Amino acid sequence: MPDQEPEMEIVHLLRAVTVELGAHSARFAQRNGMHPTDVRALIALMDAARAGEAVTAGHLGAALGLNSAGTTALVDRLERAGHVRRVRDERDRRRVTVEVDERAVALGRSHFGPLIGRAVELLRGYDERELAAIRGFLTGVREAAGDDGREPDHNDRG
Amino acid sequence: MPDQEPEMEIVHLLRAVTVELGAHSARFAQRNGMHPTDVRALIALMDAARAGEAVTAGHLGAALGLNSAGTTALVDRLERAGHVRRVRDERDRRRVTVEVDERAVALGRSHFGPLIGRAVELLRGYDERELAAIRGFLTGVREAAGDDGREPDHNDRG
DNA sequence: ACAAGTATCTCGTTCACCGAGACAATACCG
DNA sequence: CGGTATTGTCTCGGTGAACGAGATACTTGT
Repeated sequence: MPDQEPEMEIVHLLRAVTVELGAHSARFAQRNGMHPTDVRALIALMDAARAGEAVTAGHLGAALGLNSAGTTALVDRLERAGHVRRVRDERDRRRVTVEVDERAVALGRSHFGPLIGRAVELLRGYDERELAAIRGFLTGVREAAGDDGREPDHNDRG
Repeated sequence: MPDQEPEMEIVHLLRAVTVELGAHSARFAQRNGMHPTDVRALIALMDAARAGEAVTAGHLGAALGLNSAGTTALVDRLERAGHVRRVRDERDRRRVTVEVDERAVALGRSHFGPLIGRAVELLRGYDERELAAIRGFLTGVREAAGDDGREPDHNDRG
């Protein structure tokens, strides 16, 4: 067990954080009669809304790795629960854009708000250099997790 | 949109990291014909193995939030794929302990190894104070995500 | 107007997970 | 020791998310 390196403590800690955050989302899902996928969908939709982008059914499905049938079922479910609305795009009437309902946003805020607030509070306790370290580490890990299967296999992509 | 606070950048970054890490695990799962739950199970088993603890079928199911039927199905699947072995506990023969196969560990290492290696490499670039900041932030978030349903919703967990 | 292309939805199937309960082994109690 | 309660796992039947294939609706190019 080559776990001597002190850096491993933080690596395990990061993994523990992702597990806890996953469990936190799962609880939100279960409390509101949703599935993990539905929560992921709402988050993706809110991210897009924040960026000012409209999301079509197809985009949403692609972002979540679902096929068209699964995407339709997902949007049906969310719409039935009143979390999103289907809006036919008037420019291209084949398209259906999916918009989050305000109440779903509020619901999400009421669940994730305290956690986010706590995180912001924690971050306020650090100076610029410390913040840069946190930012740098997270950015590096995100990139490393994204470059995946680039090295391990011989597969040359793109 | 109260997103002015600069701390929010890091909060979104952390969320992006968890998304990427989730996608990374999902890719591992898919490449090896497994489901997300199977990967979570293997990780839980390896964590327990590292801590020197034996894991029974029941423990595993509880850790993953599955009922007994689902747990049996999970262990069946993992055993069929050769990732784990069922071992009857000789002390208490009602119990079935689940042991990870060495090849599953090796498989996991080959997938997650590069990512872990990159994280360790990143961490080596920081001094003690920066490491303490990273550790402190992650620990705080983990705890905040764990204290959940204590304040936020009206719903008192059962 | 017609063919080709694109976006979504419908249909039938598969499989993870659930609830209920069966079965096996142990612990408690006289 | 025998009997009953308890505990841990597995079996059975059912529900629903997601899949593959193909139908349907709209747009674009000629």
